[in-house]
Amino acid sequence: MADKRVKRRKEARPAEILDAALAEFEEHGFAKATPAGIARRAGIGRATIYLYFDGKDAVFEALLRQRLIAPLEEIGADMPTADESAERMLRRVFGIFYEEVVGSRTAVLMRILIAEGHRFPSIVELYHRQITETGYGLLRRIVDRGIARGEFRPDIAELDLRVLVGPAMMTVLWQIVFGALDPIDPKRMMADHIKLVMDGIRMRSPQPLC
Amino acid sequence: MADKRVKRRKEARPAEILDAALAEFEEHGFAKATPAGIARRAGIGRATIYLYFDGKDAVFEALLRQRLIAPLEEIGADMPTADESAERMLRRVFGIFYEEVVGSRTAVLMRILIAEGHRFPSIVELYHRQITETGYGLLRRIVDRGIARGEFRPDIAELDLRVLVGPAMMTVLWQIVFGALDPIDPKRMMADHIKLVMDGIRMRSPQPLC
DNA sequence: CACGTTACCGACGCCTGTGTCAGTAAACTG
DNA sequence: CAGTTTACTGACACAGGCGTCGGTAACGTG
Repeated sequence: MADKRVKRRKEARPAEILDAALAEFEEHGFAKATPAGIARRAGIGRATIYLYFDGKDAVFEALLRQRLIAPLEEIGADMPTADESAERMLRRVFGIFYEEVVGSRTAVLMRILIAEGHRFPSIVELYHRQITETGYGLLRRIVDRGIARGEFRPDIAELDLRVLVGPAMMTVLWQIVFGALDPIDPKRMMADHIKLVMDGIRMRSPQPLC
Repeated sequence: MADKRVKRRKEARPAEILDAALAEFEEHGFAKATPAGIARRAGIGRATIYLYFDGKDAVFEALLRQRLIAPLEEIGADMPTADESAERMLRRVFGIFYEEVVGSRTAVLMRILIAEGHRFPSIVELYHRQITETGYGLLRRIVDRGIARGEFRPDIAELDLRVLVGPAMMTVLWQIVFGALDPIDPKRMMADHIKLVMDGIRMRSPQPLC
């Protein structure tokens, strides 16, 4: 068996605790998750958690920052405004979204954010700013570009762009609630999502598919 | 002041308790809600709840049946397949959805269902069946009808119809998470939602607006 | 190898929510 | 207006999670 002796790893602990916490939240939800459970998964004693975090709430907050806020920053950063078509850019953004959010364990955190968000106003505010500035801003630039290049119809400019990502949120929600019972195929959903949106905003009369 | 004397009302109690529970859940969320709080709101003693329900979980389960499952049954029931255009029917269904779900206190229950659903598999299963049969079935009939009448493009038949209601779910989700910070105008969102979907599935080349 | 520092731990006490139970009084019966 | 039934109640005991604190042993230093 592995050595029972405890290793001291001051630097690695916080990340280990967050990983364990994600697993714990995944299985029990936030309310039923306990520091004891997190500690067990991390292979450390219960009290050790309190050396690095102020308690369950603080662990959760750190987890959200690490897994929801930070990744969004990256996405916003490395989207080069290369001179590809706006449609292509839009497809790429949706692709990233489905890959990073819908298909991953991130959905667990969204579930908890939905459930407990009102207790963490600072996190919600931060996330909101990230979404509106990074996500929504990105969409806005792509759509404007598409209109300017004659790819999209001009009246699209008036749309609340949140409708464009609606089907993706639907998919996340479905997976969270009914995933165990009747899982969605994200690939299929993404294809239909893109088709609907493109047919809805493209300049020319709709084509069968590509 | 109102008389402090306790009235005995065996028939009215369950409904009163459920109303109080909804208010309690609305304010505290599920985890932090307590039978004591529900009893206080209902103006009854703590133990009385246990005369009618087996505990907090049972109250919640009854509440979901009353407010999520039952209304859906009605919607599915009284949708007459009158000979109006498919587009008009679709607009009516979306209108009902935005009115009944997005703008109402039902959103609170969805929040809790998202958060705690996995602990109530029977409820989730029931809700799933209602949604797929009633909701999805209704959409399917409307879309097929629209295609048959030449209103919608035939390739729409292949779509996963859940993408059509995506933006509405996006709105619900946004209200739940960011509602306090940055509320959406459901009317505006609904208009844009309908515009996007219609432009995406209609037969003719898109028109500016109606 | 001896010593000091400190990462780590499990037992302790506190607190909050939960479900029950024996008692109270409102309604009903004659 | 007695007597019976039963809807209703607050006090109780119990359970489990939470954060702390004194002690233990792993690591660094000479």
